[in-house]
Amino acid sequence: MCSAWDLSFLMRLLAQAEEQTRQLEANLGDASAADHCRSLVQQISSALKEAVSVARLMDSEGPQQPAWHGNAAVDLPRWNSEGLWSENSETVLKEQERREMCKKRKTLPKWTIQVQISGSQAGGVPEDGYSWRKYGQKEILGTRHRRGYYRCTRSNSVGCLATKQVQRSDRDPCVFHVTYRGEHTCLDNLQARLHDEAPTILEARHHLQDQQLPLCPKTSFMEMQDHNLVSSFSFPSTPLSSFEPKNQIFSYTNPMENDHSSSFSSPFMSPPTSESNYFAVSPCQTSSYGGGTADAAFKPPHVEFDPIFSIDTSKFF
DNA sequence: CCAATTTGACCGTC
DNA sequence: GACGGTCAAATTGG
Repeated sequence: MCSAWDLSFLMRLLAQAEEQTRQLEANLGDASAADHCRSLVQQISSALKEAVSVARLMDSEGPQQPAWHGNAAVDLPRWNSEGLWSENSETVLKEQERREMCKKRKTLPKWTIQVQISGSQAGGVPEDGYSWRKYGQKEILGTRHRRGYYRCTRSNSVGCLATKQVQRSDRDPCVFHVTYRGEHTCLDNLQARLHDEAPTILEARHHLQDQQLPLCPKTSFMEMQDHNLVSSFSFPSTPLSSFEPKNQIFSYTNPMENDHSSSFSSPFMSPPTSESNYFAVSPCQTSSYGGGTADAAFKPPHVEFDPIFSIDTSKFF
């Protein structure tokens, strides 16, 4: 799928590479900065490889309109037997639209991350830079904490279908399992962010099937934490309200593809702290509709993979 | 007054 | 029927 996210991600990667190149140029004459230069070269190389991967993916998939846009134009209003618009048909249509929307939502890509917030924010909910409106919360079987349901605040005005579910972890109250569904179609929101030189949100994605990055196996989020692995990908950012993610894990599901070899990784924002940021790519089980919990995404039966290239973002911007 | 949140009810899926 | 997800009326807060 060629989405605003792909494009946004690509632009960030290129901007990042550009900035790193600038830094490299600035440090070229300084013999004492040789190590730093070498590091920059590696980072630029990684960013460019990543950009190529995303560009290839976008090229292979071609431009696409979100499915719900196409359908919306085809859906015709219902008229009563006298050829007049009736209150009843309006209700029927509304109900139909609701069902359609439900179906569309189910076909939207879905991915889960784990976000660990700092102790001082333990009572809050992780921020991700987007504006969400809570539309429900529910007790989920087998979990101690209620799951919160959020949708983009622009869902009404722009028809943005992005939703997310936030579930506090039973094991660690500082950890949230955040399941995103659908991408933000409220582009002005994204573009506004792109104009901010210091990005505050850094979700982006690509698919593993096209990824040319080295991979290393991992088994679980907690295990990764225990091993204190090096940050796999991160971006700099300005402080974003109260969000200080220490660890973020991804699993991605695209129900349209039904192909577990495809997944995505995403750079996330990196607040100016000394802590490392983690994220991992993990093929998500797609059978979770109606039965699974967010936790399922983190206990896959198969080995997961981490892209291991790293970018030291503390030197950027 | 408007926007966001809460909460019980409803619906679809398994 | 149980469960997860969503709706929408009521409530709250700025």
